[in-house]
Amino acid sequence: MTDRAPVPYRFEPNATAAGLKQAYDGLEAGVETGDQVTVAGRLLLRRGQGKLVFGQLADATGRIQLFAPADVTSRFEEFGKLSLGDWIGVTGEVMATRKGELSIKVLEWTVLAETRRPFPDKWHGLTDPDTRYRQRYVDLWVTDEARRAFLLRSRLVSLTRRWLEDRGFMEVETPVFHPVPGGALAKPFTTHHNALDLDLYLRIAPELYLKRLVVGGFDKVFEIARVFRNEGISPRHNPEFTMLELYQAYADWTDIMELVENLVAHLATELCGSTTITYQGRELDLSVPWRRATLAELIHEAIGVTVSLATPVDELRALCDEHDVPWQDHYGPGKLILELYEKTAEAAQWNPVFATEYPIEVSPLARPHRELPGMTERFEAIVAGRELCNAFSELLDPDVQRERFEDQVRQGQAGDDEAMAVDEDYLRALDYGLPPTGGLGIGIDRLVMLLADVGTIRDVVLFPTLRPEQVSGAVDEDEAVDGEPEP
RNA sequence: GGGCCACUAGCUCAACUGGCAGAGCGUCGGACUUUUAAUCCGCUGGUUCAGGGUUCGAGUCCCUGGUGGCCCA
Repeated sequence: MTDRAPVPYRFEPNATAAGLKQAYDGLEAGVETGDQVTVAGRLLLRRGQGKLVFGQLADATGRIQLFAPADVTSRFEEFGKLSLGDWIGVTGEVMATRKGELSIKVLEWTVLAETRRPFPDKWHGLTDPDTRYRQRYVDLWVTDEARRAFLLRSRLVSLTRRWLEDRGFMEVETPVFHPVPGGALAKPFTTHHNALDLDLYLRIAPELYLKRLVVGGFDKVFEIARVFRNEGISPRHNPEFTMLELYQAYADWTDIMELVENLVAHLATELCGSTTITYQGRELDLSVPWRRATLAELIHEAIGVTVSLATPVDELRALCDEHDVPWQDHYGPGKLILELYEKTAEAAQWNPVFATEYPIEVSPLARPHRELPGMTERFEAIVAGRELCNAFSELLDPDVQRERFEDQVRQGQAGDDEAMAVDEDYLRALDYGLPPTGGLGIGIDRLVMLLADVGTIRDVVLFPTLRPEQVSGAVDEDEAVDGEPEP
């Protein structure tokens, strides 16, 4: 079909569904206002009634009814033949039907785009998750919760920016291509720059660049950074996701704790109307202040055993075995304690808790605790049983940082494929002096999941990573080369 | 990577222990000037994910593969 009706190059609506519903709230049944408006959107419902047609037009803001009597609507016969899913622009009079439904009495209308594929069932919508994610452009029309979650995400990011800027933070952009992957414990994606003949890594975290900027004198910086981790896909993991990282000079981890709880409480209030929200059917209290508890305390609560860095490794291994926590020979006491905590205590939390006092062994970028040997001033916020953020007083000393990097390299050689490498330029930056600094990384996707009350990251990522679809008509190269010839 | 489950019309789903592949919505045609998933009449719609096997007969049972979901690592 190449003979399609011409559509205009531009169109100028002057009203939206939501705007009209607000402006004409309470309009009495049967009233015709005489006010003319122009709206545009997709026709999602149509009911023929002989010489009268009802429709429902959806735009970015919501839906509004169209009321089209034969003696008023231009090209009435054609109007009744529109397909569900067609984009149209409508000029008409604001009115309320006898049943009181706010409607636009259609005078003039024009097709803005035809759909040549049928829309999903108007009542059931799309339920197959695969189809929903692959054809998000359809999903957004027929799945209200999906549209709602992405609107919330957009507002959340916008509110976060404003909140940070109001506190003197400056938004920056740092490289996505990293010659040395760093800033987190994760497997990177690799790529290659042809002109430089250089292997590069997609960033797993912006951390080391942001701290370079603090060295450079930008003392309060943040980045809303897409990061990439070459890991499995699950309801809580997408290979590319978004982290908010921020660094504040002259601050320590306690300042960052206050910042996190206040930011999240602010977002909950703005987006959900309260710091008490419902997540997956259960009440969640995000009000400030959040509880603080050490890893050891949380482990004790979960399994009734007191552990510390002084606990003999054999005992820690036995505890791991007892609770089905896998461990490897190269794990020291710090790593064993962390694994024990993550597998036994983390999921048991519900209301927010700052889990504090992480061992140096598992925190290669965090500053040693000012009082506790072997520990760092690092914390994670656990909300609804999951890590929401990771933060610490930043490690400043270049010599200590080099030792930590080298220790990471040893862990890598021992088989840990998430271990860090030595970043010489970062060490050089530290040589120039990083002032006392507090830093934070917070998973935006997980925060949106929490406040939008959705259970899978795929419902807050517009186009989640999927295996490529076999598109009909595409040639399967393996078949073409190796397959048997057609008879 | 392992276990379990799913895949049937454009969409949502049926088809008892193996026995003529069906319904609703949508599309298309018709009736209807206040509908709200409108209603009524009629028509249309299929590589049952793919390939192989068992069988007189496979959507159903078996094998291999694909894609997805959930759980685990």
